[in-house]
Order: sequence, then structure tokens, then C-alpha cells
Amino acid sequence: MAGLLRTHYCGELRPAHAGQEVALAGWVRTVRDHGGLLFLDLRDRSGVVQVVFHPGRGEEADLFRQAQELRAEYVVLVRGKVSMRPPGRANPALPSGEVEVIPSYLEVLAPSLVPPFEVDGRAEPDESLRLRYRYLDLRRPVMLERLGFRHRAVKAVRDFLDSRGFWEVETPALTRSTPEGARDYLVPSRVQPGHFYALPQSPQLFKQLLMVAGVDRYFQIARCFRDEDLRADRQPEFTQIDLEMAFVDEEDVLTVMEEMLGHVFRTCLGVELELPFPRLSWDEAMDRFGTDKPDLRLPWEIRDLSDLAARTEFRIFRDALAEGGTVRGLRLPGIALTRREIDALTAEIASLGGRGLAWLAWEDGGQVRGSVARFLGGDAPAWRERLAAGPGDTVLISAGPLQVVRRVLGFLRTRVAEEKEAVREPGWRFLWVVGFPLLEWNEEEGRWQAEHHPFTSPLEEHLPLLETDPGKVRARCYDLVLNGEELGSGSIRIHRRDLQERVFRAIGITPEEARERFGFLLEAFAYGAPPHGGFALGLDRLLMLMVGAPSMRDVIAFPKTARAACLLTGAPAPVSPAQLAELHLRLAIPSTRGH
RNA sequence: GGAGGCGUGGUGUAGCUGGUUUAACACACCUGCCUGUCACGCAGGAGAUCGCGGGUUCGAAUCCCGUCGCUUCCGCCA
Repeated sequence: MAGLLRTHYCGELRPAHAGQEVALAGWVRTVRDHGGLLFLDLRDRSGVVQVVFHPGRGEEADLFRQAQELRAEYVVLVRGKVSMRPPGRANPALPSGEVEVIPSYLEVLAPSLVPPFEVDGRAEPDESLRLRYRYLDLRRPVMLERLGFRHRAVKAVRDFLDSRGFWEVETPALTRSTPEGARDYLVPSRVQPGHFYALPQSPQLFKQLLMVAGVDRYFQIARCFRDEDLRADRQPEFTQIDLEMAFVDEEDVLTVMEEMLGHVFRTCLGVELELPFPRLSWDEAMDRFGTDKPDLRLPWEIRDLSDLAARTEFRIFRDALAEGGTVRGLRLPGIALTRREIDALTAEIASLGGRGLAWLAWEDGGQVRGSVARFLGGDAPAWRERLAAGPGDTVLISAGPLQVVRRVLGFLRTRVAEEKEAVREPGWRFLWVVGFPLLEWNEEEGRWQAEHHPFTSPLEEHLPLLETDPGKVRARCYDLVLNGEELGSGSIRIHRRDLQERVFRAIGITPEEARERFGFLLEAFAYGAPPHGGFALGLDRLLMLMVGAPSMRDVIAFPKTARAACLLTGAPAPVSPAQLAELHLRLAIPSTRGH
């Protein structure tokens, strides 16, 4: 269609173009037919410009009659002259609003059915309709703008990493099923009956192999697949900014990530991020905020009240402490809760293991009230001081095992803020959370497992604990959090075969299993692996936050629904018996429908 | 796997404590009129048996059960 000779985008016309002959192509946004005068709003991805048709005589009259046939979303070609609008007729709401186009030629390149929803309408159609007609949904200026933003952000990432000596390397999409982690998407092999590929959950192992290969600095805008249930911020396929560096320690990786994000925010949003990002140890994050991804825009913090609680006669507190637990409180500054609200919250925390919720509140006069107020006795001022509580504040108190108390108060922190629409401080509050436990106890399977992944290096000084007290070992890993959303994680990897085998042993992977599952990696490490570390950042999540979209689906061109379906193509869908046979597959679907 | 929300002309909503509607409103659509609009305006028109199935009832968009779809959260997501 190069012969169309489009000369300009609609949205870029300005007074400077006045007098020029232009050729525009785009979609009809609206036609305002005044009978003796007709306005056409022509739209392309750059925006809108107004084209004015006069009835006149001869050719002009033909053009006018043609224009009267135009309908929304017709694709048209317009040639004409850019002209200043008459005095007082400019539209300040439109970037091109000072000019208009006087046409000399009009051609319908393609008509359109009446669209199933108004592309430029005020109302946002139901999301399933948007997804079914995604190409029309994406035609909406907000959505096109988001796609453009995504392009610019990815370009900024590439430019930055290139400038720092990173090479972009592609890794396989058809790979081996990984033993731990999320459920894999499997692809059956036709050539090898009964064997399967898995789509990668991340390029983790390959990037480590690239380090062994001497690539030194690798990155990839990598598609990752995880067959788990979806959320507003979780899709079965998503994109990571994946990178790995050889001969580095934590500081190198964190600095590169900070500078990369600084570059992206500067180029895409014109925002200057404050570097470096603050860091919090995992233990401190859990103690102060009850979560490993605290939203720092919310200043509320958790306080340990165990010593004070020990002096009360309150059974629940004393029992919790006697069993080795803790008593902690969360102050809600200036927030009053009704009994009913507290009951509702108590019910909600039951699923987190919280058996009850105590509370205190301070009156204007300074007197304390609440479910445990009568147990404070002479210690009331000490409680108040510890919590820094003042009139109008409510404090929620949880007692029990440390893990449960953290989880409960961490949950309440965001839950109440949401409910009460507590004001969050504005801004981009990045945070590094470092020093996660290397291992976590899997209650169900009765064994230790990797908290991050099994290739994460333990802290050197914790190595002796690996066999004696695995839960105490901290890892050389780091999570990046933005406004309470986990953006990604990374670590310094194990590069010595002996240590890798010790970690495998700690998580109950026998040498035989290790060889079976990761033999290729262990073997590679036997041939001179450099110390290395890296990071993987969730691109979709980052973009969602940057553009202020409520869901990751809004920054992905063709996303899946909560049931992992594509409403546009109808995927997933059945395949023919012939296809199954070719793949040596037979279906075993239990007949659940009893009619 | 569990819990909640939503489903009404093409679109977005109202109606939903059962019977005063012939299911309403806005936008879109169709016809006509209109020379400066830009969410153009005016007049007229067409269009929904209320996701689907079953039940309760004299009577169901409205109540109940099931089911499907979308969605939010928990579990899950090394």
C-alpha cells in the first residue's frame, strides 16, 4: 500500500502545516453532518484531525455526497490542504485543534460493520467483549497509547543494557521440564513417543550456562510460562527482563537494575528516581510490615508487644508467649473501627491462621478502651508509648506463632488501608528486600525446599548451618518491590559444584536425582563456572504500574482470561484425533457430566 | 480446589424487598431536517421473552437450585 502516499499522521498536524497539501489515512471516528456542512474526524494511532466538507458544486459536491456515506470505523484516504480554522473555531481539547483539512480527494479503502462497541465511546465495554474483539479494543486511544508505551519502555531497556555491555541472547522455548517451581506447560514430542518438552518458566538454567560459556553479560526480553491460576497481575505467559552477569556480587547487580530503572523512568515518564533504592533485610521487612513486599507508601508499622503482654493477666497473650509465640500490634493512625468492622476482620484472618484479634483505642482525653484495655492496668502508658498511639488511633493486636502474627498483621495493614481508603504517600517507592531465608519448610511434603530457587547461593558465613539448622541460613538473593508489588527477584548463584550438591542434599534431592534433573548444569559447573548473579524483572507488572492500569491484561496485546483462555482465537481448543495419534496421545477425561 | 461480585436491546446502565411499564434511560444504529460542529443539534423509527437449564408461585428479569461466561481474592505461583 506504499502507493497510497500518506504524508502525515492525523494527530501531528499543527498550524505550521497550514497551506501544505497532505495525504492522510485512518479510521472514521465520527461524522458530524450539518446538512450544508460536514465534519469528519479522522483517527490514526497518533490522534485525530478534523476534515471539513462543503457541498459546493461539481467535484466539491461529489466529495460531499461521498462523505455523507461514511460511517464509524471506515478506513479512508484523504488528500487535501491543511488550513487554519476560522477565528474562534479552534478546539483547544484537540492537539490538532487549531487546524483542519480541506479535502480534494476521498477514498474508502475499506468499509466496516457497525462495531460491537463504540471504539471511541465513553463507556468501557465488558472485558470479555473487549477480549473477543481485541483488535477493536486496541484501536481505542488508551490502549494504543499503552502499546506505544510498552514499545518505548522495552526500547529503553535494550538501549540501556546495550550501553552497559549486555548481549541479548535467545534461549529455547522448547526445553526440559523443571522439577521444582510452578506447574509446567508441556509439549508432547512427535519424534520421541512419550517424551515431552516444557515451555520455560524462566530462562534460569540457560542464562547460567551462558555465564559458563563466557558471555559475561546476558539479557533477554524473555517470555515465561507458568501453568498456575491467574490473577490481575498474573498471566500464564508473561515477559521478564532477564539478565545475568559474571564476576559480580550483589552490589553490581543491584546497581545495574537501579540504573536501568532510572533510565526507563526518565525516558518514558520523565521521572527522576531517587537512587539507590532503600534496602531492607527480609527479617526487618517481616517484623515491621508483616510481608516481604511492603508498600512503603503506607507508613503503618508493626510493634512487638511481647514483653508488655507478658505482664498482663490476659490468657490468650500469656498462652501464646508460653508456647514460644509473640504478641504484636499494628497502629492505625487516625482510624476508628466499629465492633462490626473488627469482627469482620477477625473472620477474614481466620484463613491466615489468626484465631482472634485484640484491639485498643485511645479517647480524646487519653483514656484507653478496647477488648484488652482492662488488662493493661498500670502499664497503659507504657503500651501507649510503645505504640506511639494518640487520640483517634486504633491498634490491632495479634498473638500466636511468629509466622502467623506477621502474616495476620501484614494482611490487616493493607486490608484496612484499602477499606478505609487511607492516604498513601504519592510516588514510586522502590525497595530492595535482601537476605531471604535460603530454604523454607514445606509442611505438606515434610521437607526443606528452596525459597527462591535451588541455584541461589547461601551467605558464606551461614554455610555451616546448612546441615545443622537449615532454616537459619540466609540467601544471597534480593527481591525488588515497587509500591507493594513484587517486581522481580534475583540472586548470586552457586558456581561451585560441591556447594551446589550440598544445597541439593539439604532440600532432599539425592545425587542421583540431581544428576537426572540438572546433570547438564552440574557438569557445566565442573568445567570452570565464573561467579555470577542476575535478576529477572516482571516487565508486564512494571508497565502496569507505570501506566496506572488496574490489570496486567491492559499492557499485554492479547492476554488470557482468568480461565487461561484467549477469547479472540478460542484457545485452548480440542484437536483432531489424527493430531493426537501423531503425538502418541490418548485422552483420559473423566466424564463428569452425568446426563 | 475454595470464597465473593457481575451477567437485562449493539454498548453502558436502571429495574431485581415477585404483580403500575407495553422492561426504562443514555450512547450507538436507521430515516428526514440542519452552513462551523467537535460527546453537534432537532424530529421520527427499529431493536431485548432479562446468559442458559430447572424449580417455587395464580404470577419470576426479580426468589431458590444447577450450569456457563467474565472478574476479584485465598490456596497455588522454585
